[in-house]
Amino acid sequence: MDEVKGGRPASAEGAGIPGTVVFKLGTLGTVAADRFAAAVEPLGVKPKHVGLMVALAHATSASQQDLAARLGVVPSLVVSLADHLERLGAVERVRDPADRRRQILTLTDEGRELLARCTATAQTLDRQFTAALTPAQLTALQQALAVLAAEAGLPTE
Amino acid sequence: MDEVKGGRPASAEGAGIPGTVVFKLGTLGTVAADRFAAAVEPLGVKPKHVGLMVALAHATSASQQDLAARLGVVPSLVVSLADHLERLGAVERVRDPADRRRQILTLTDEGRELLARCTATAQTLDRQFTAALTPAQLTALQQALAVLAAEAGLPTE
DNA sequence: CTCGAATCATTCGAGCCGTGAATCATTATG
DNA sequence: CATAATGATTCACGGCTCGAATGATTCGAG
Repeated sequence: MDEVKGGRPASAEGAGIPGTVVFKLGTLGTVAADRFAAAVEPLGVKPKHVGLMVALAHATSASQQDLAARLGVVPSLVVSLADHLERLGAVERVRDPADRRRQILTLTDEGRELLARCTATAQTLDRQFTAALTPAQLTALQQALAVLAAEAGLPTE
Repeated sequence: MDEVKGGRPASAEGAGIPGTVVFKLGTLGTVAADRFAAAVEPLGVKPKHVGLMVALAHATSASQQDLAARLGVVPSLVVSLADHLERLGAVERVRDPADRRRQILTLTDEGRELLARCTATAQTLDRQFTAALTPAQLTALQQALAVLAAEAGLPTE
């Protein structure tokens, strides 16, 4: 592999598409997403479900509409996600007393436990995924990803 | 909240799933992939097509079977990708004289030009995507991604 | 107070992608 | 020469996501 130490980054020359950050990030991100999906699949959920639970975890109450906006998907998709999680007993739907059109989704205890298991799984996966990086590289990577995530308008965790 | 029972809580990671590298990498990678797709879409191709052209660019001749393995997809998908690129005049199919079952795919001049335009588009996108990073951060990011890509068994380029 | 417009959740049909099995041509094997 | 193996191709299927209708509820104007 090319050791890019010391040299100038991103040159507009022979590198071509495989040399761009978007490309590497895209392909590697796909790999990461696939592995994550494979890791949580035995738990009966898919990445989108996990995303929903995460969103619920630190927003104690949220309408499905809000969640749809937060996850960047259409509200109708939230319905099926919530359906599945409700079938698992991970979330509950409660009508908002103040506005009875709204369904307030809340994590149940079971849901919190499920999320905890997903978290443990993800962290285990994370450790082996980043095992080849030096601590300094890992820190630098996280920092760079945070910057890009903020720039891309992603939920700043 | 984050009660990871059984296992010891990893060093400074109270962040949970959104704090893992796989998660950030996955979501950010999806964004990157989407933007890349949107960027090359006006050129009439999709990321997989670009991937195929890239693979062809520095392997002047390759059977579709080889390409399928290289791209990590099933051979039947290569057929449709090649069909589309052939319709655009970007690739040519030639029967291997040595083994007439094989279709040798080659980039045409038009294909090279198309790939060049895709490359330019990608690099422009890349610059604006990484604009928020300092040069040092960018270098560190590329280095870390290279390590992870190699570890993940991706085409080391 | 009432009627019409707007909002939220839900259902349902449609489209796109990628896969896996079956098919045809060609080549290797014995 | 016959039979198995390989490469390319086609095609029908399933999964995922979106968008348009539907029903319930609330808001706002008069």
